[in-house]
This record gives sequence, C-alpha cells and structure tokens, in this order.
Amino acid sequence: MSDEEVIRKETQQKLYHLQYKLENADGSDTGEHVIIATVRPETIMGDTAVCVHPNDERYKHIHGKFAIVPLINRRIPIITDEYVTMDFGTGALKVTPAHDMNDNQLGQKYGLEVVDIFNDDGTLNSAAEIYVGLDRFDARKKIVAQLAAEGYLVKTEDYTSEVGYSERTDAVVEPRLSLQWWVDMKKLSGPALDAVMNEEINFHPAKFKNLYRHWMENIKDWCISRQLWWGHRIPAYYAPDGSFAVAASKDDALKQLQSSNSSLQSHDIRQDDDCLDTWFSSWLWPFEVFKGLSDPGNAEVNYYYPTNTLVTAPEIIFFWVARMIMAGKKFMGGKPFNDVYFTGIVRDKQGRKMSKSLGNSPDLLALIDQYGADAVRFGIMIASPAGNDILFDESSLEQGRNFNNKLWNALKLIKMWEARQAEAATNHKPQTTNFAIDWFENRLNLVKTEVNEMMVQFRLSEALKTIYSLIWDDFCSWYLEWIKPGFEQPIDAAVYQKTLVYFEELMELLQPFMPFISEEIYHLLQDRKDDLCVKQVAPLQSFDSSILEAGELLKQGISALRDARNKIQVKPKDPIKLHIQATAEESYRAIENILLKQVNAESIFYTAETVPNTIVVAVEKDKFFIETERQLDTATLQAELLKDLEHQKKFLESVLKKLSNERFVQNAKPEVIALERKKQADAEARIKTIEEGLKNL
RNA sequence: GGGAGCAUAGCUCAGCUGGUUUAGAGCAUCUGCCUUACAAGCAGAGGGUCCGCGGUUCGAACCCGUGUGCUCCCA
Repeated sequence: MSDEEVIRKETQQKLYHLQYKLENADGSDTGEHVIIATVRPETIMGDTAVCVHPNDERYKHIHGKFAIVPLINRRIPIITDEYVTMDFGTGALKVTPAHDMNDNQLGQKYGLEVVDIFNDDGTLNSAAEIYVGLDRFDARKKIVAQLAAEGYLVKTEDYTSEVGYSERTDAVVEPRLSLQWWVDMKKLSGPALDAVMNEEINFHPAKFKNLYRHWMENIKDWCISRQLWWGHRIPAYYAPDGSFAVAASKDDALKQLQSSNSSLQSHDIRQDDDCLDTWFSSWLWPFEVFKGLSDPGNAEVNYYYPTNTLVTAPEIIFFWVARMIMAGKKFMGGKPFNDVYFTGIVRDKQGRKMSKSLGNSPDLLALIDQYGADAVRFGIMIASPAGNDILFDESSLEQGRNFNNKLWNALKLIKMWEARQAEAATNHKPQTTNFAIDWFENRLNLVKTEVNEMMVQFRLSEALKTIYSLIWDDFCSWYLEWIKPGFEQPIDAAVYQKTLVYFEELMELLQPFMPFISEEIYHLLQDRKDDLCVKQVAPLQSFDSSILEAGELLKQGISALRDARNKIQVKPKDPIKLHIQATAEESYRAIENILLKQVNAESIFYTAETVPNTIVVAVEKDKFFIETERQLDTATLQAELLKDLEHQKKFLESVLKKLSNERFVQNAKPEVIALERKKQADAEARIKTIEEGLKNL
C-alpha cells in the first residue's frame, strides 16, 4: 500500500525491556547480557543483529561479540552505527530488516540476513519457528508471557508513539518486504527534462518549470507494482525455480522459459498477481488513444500527434505530465504536446481543499439553477489565473449573473430601436453620431488584438476581464449612451446596423467564456443560419489611435464635468452652460455634440479667456468653465480645490526631482524622459487652472 | 527532513520585459439618483508604508540577499 494511505496516530503502547545473552566470537558464553527495548516483541524472531552507537561507552566492550535471540536461540552479531539514539530505551537496538524500514536500511548497509516472519494475513509463518500460524497480536501476548516466565523480560513501561494505521481499514500497518517491479527512470528523464527547459514544451505558468526540473534531476526509480484487484495485471510469469519472463501472453512467456528448461508446461508457470500502477497506463495516453504504440504510424496518430495543449492540475506534474513526456520521447521519438496549462485547485472560503469528508463542495447543479450556467462559468474563470488556486466565493457568481442581466438589457434596448428605426424612414431626420461609431470600431479592434494576445499566452482570466470591461464600460456605459436617441426619437439606420454588428462581434469574443447567452443573443440580434460556436474568427484589424485618443478626451471630459456637477450639487436635470478654453479647439469638433448631451449642457462656447463667475475644471491641458444659475457653496469648493492643488504640487515636485537628476537625464530612454516632460507640462497647466479657479470663487 | 510557491485596498485577487500622470479590478463602504435598457442598475467618491530589513540601479511592487508568516508537493 501507498505511504499516503498510512495514517500515523499517537498510540498507547508497552515498551518491553528484553535481555539477550552474549557470546564471544568463538561461541563461548561471556556471562553477560545486553538489554534491548521494543514495543513489538513478536518480531524478535526476525532479528538478525543488535546495533549500538559506536561512541556509547556502556557498550564498547561488546563490539564484535554476538547476542542470542531468546526463545529461538539464533546467534546474531553486535554491530555499531551512528543511526542509534543513545538516550532512547537502553541504547541498544534490535535490528529486524524484514519488518522495519530503518532496520532494512541498516541491514542493507551491513549485509544482514533478512528473516520475514509474517504471512500476508498477519499470522506468523514457519520462519518465526514458534507460534507459527498465530495472529501477530495473539503472538505478542504469548511471547511476552513466555519471555517473562523464562526470565528474559526485565522491565515493562508505558510508552506513547506514532503507529501507522490503514486509512481504509484502520488496521495497524506492518512493514514487510515484497517483490515489486520497477522502471529505471534515469534513462528516460534526460530528454524529458530538456524538452521543458528548452521550451520545446511550454508550461503555463512557467514557474512550474523549477518544480519540474528539481524532480527530473533527482529522479528515483518508479515502482509500478500495485497490490490491487483492479487494473492491468503485470505481464510477468514465473517458473517454479524463480526464473521469469515478461511477455504479452502466457504462451509467449512459456516459450521464453522453455528455452532454458524444456520440460516446463503451461500449468507450471504463474503470472504475477499484482497490477500496474494506474499511471503506467496513463503515461501512454497521448499516443495510445490513437493506437500509436500498438499500431505504429497509423493515419490518426500521424495526424494528431503531438497534440496541442494538455490542461491539468499542478499536483500531478510528476505523476502524469513528466511521465507522458518521457513516454512520448521514448516510444514516439517526440513530445506529446506543445503546451501544458495548469489550472488551480478550487478551495472553499477558508482555503481548504474541497472534499467529500469535509462536505465543503458546492452543489454545482444547484448553483447553475440559482445563477445560470454561464454565470457559474464566468464566476470561476474570472477568478482563476493559471496555476493559482481559487477561493470559491459565490460573489463572483453573482457578478456573472449581473453580467448576464446587463447583456439582456442591452439587447432589449437595441431591440427597441429596431421598431423606431422602421418608423424613422418616413418622417424624421435622424441625428448623426459618426464619432461614436468610429470610436467603438477602433476600440473593438484594439481590444480584440489585446484579447488575442492574452489567449495565445493562456492568460484566460485576464482576457475575460478585458472582454467584460469592453462590454460593460465601453459598449454599454459609453457607446450605447452616446448613440442613444432622445425620448421617442428614431435612430439612424446606419448607426443601428453598425450597432448590431458590434454586438455580434462582442458575442463572438465572449463565446468561449459564456457560450449559452452569447449564442442566444447572436441569433436574436438577426435571423441567422450559422452558429456562433462553430464560427470562424475573423482576422484581426488595425486601429487608429488618434480616434481612440479623442475618445479618451471625451470620456475624461464627461467624467470631470459629472464629478464637478456632483461636487457643486447641480442636479443631473439642471442644465448648465459650458465654456471651453482649449489648446486645440478642433479636437472638440467631432465630440462636442456627445459631450453636450452627456453632461446636460444646453450650449457650448469656445473661449480664449477665463470666464468669470464659473466653476473651472481641468481636463488634460484644457479648461472647462461651468456656468450655472444655482447658488454655490464656495467654502466646500475651495477646500476641494486646495486639496487638488496640494496633490498636483507634490506630483510636480516629484517629476522635477527626476528631471533635475543629471544621471536620470543621461541614462533613461528618450521616450521615458519625454514622458516626464509631458507630466511636468500637464501638472503646471493644471496648477495654473486650479489657481485661476480659486481666484474665480 | 527535501523541494516549490505565495505575501499588493476591509475581502478575493490582477499588475506580462524595472520607467505609462506618485498602484488596478470585482465585492464591500460612502454620496447623489426609482434619469423611458438595466436599482442584479446609473453617476461619482473614499480607501494602499505593495510583509519587515538590507542591497543593485538614474529609477524597484517588479531584480538580488536576508528575516518573518502562510500554502502546496514528496514517486
């Protein structure tokens, strides 16, 4: 059984002090004894040495002598090793190589005999010589009684130590030696290590390369025998004399064995009872699913191998990923896949792994009922960068649900326009909003490029965040508001058609993350015969950054004016008059209509001078003057402006400090310096604006 | 015991090659809005000694060293 399945528990035991008679090398009695302490007196029949620490003064005189195991009178050597703890028990250790891991290592080091005294069922076998057939615990009682009766038991004390129990049956685990099959890994690991270190195979995230390297450089041989009923039985066959053959069938094995012993018959040979480790079949998976090993070079394996991307958990890098790479290199002569994407483990809010015994796994179907399948996908994906565990929290599912709702409402809005657009053709003259269309088209192309880059790099949660923000912020909060016609006004047919196309393209981006709602909206927007889930993605298109910059100016202007309105408590319904002192008036031509509508201004004037009795707002290098009928609370305003002024001055100071540093100017890249100069100019302009604003109050 | 990783806002986390207006998102908080798509919403705001210390650099959340705390893996 696996070490993993051994549960160590503090257990109350008895420590028995037993005395072993000592003999000289020539077999004569020394008249002395050595006392050992043990919790498992029934294993003394497996003892093949007594070990003491070489520096232990108490035992120096017995080095090289022999001890006699009580009851069975086996003569065993006294050996010395620093492994022995002098102050535990009596400082003399009985060595039982067949039934203790550490003793086994000592046995190998000193070439000790191995005497296995147990049967598979925990009863004593004939090697024990006494109490043969008795259960180990019954034997313990009887042996203690006999040792006491015959004067070998010197002392008994209470003792607590860790004992291994079976995870499944809670039985005390008895270490035993058994015959197992192993794979020599050193021959396989080299090419597999190189493949990952040379980035022939790419790990995502790459941090797992370190872990992989350490494992591969310190690789140990692989025990592939498993004492289980279910699995592939080990294809090894044994002859009565202990010789063996590994073969695909019993007949083949017999033929092999007959070459050295022609009298062997089929009924003489016996197949190994053990099964192969489950990973021993799993490591064949990338090619044997296409019969790449059993039917080499067939059309399927030629087409599919190497595969693209393995998606798996970091905890099985060693068990599975490394071994698949080794098997691929060994049996196929090449890597099994190009990329490996490691997902995180979903944990509960307290960071615990989800498990049946803790009962902390969420009911996925119930969550899907509650939030929707797309919302559950969204909630998990938005929170899981590659290779990092995620703490499961329903609030991200809620975010997904709200996003679904947002998408439906955007669809509802656009569908409303469908009808009004039809009416529009006759009487009304539609308003033009070309800037909004141009801007969103470029914005869409830019974000598509970014998302594509992220997908190539397996930054999936970042890609989803980017798409989410494109849809919610850019499309819904900005674009739809910009093109939205006035109350019961028609929409320009061209704008409407463009909007349908944009919405479709957004659904195309979203499809891998939220397949259901994106497909549904795709079909509801326009009657279509094709399906989004199998649609070929259109090639990326370039974008015009000057239009994007104009869009940024527009957004900033709107936000700054809304913020100012908020602060001076002018209600959204109260109109204002807007005066703009612009460094470049033409940069406002395309966007002024949208700006006017979005900040509820009744008119826009361009001015070269400061406008008295207004509130000043700085946007980039320009100044916006808000003229309003409302009575203003100048005290709060002044405080706000002073706070902002302070901030800007500190900022300017830090920029100037950098620029006055000669070494910075000498060493930094020109574009970095240019940026710092722009920061300086902007900050100075803003400070001037704020100071004028203060004067204006 | 061996190894790997993590530490950034109240919470959960992004921040790719050191320089992008003295750090970003979601949730939570605060202010104002039941505005004809959406109150599961809209418009704004506040909130950070980027774990401590030392170093490299013109420049550090990011690179190096060290300490502390936590997590995972060990055939």
